[in-house]
Amino acid sequence: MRPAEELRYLILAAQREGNRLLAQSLRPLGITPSQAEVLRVLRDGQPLTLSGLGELLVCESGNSPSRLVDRLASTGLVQRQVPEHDRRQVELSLTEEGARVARQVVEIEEGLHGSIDAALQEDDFAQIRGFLWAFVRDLPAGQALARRLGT
Amino acid sequence: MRPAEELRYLILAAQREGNRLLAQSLRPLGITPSQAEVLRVLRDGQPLTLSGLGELLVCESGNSPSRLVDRLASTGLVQRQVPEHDRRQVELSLTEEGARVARQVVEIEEGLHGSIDAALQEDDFAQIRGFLWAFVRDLPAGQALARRLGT
DNA sequence: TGGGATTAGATTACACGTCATCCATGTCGT
DNA sequence: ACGACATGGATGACGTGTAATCTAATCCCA
Repeated sequence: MRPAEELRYLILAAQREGNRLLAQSLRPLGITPSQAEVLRVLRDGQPLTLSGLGELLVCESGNSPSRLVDRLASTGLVQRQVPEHDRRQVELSLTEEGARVARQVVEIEEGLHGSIDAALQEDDFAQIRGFLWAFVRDLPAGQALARRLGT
Repeated sequence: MRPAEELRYLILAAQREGNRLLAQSLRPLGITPSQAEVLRVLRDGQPLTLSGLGELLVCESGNSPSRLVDRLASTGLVQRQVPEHDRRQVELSLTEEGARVARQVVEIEEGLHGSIDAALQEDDFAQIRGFLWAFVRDLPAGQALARRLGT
């Protein structure tokens, strides 16, 4: 199998398994990894409009994350508010409960990242990072991530 | 953002965008990336039972890919046959049309891999590969990939 | 000021991915 | 031979991911 193909499947496998692990850790909170990303983004950038949020999400890149937010709103973690000045928009913010859950998300991710960091050599990181950024830089999901880092 | 977190999102972004690109290239064939993986696996290992197939798939790791195969069967790319000796099993094989599409899949992937390979330094690959394998080796998706390589 | 773009979201449709559960079929021990 | 157990798949439920279409609110400019 040529390198590119092996890499493609390795990235697929890593993403799937990472997501599965995170999903398990998050299950006690009753939220999914995607929902956790929303809480995290909202936590350090409140308030955001729906499309503003969309521009910062790596998951659900591109389209407006209405549905994702729907569920968070229906479980009372996120509030929507239509601003006076433009009734097309929706302003999103965490509820008190949402903020509480977001803090727990941070803790859980802390744990996960700790174990990844441990397995990660210093110079491995530089190269992996370089390669992945080169691939992703000009694509929506990469730009979302770049915006997150830039803030 | 700590390295582990950046890496996590980079892998997510790379997987998403890679999948999106592949999906676009495959659209003319009327199949999705997951379906393409099934055709590929079947192509070099016919016939396979459903669970045998499942053990070789990186996508859909773990559970039996009944539904994935359902769609391929309903579009006439894959045949199911219940063997005499054990009527619980289902033996899968490509139809003629399926084999034809599988060949086209190989060509399309060829193109994609070419452009990835071009962007990939020799020693980058070794390190990225090492890191991802370390993460994935003991998890279902990684083992599926290992089985694919081993054959 | 009126009317055609543009914009922000919502909605629909389809295919995954995941987990849990169910059912038919085989297997095996006694 | 029979009954517990194991195995191979199918199915249901839920939440994404993606693209396409729809609607209402706002902009803009002639």
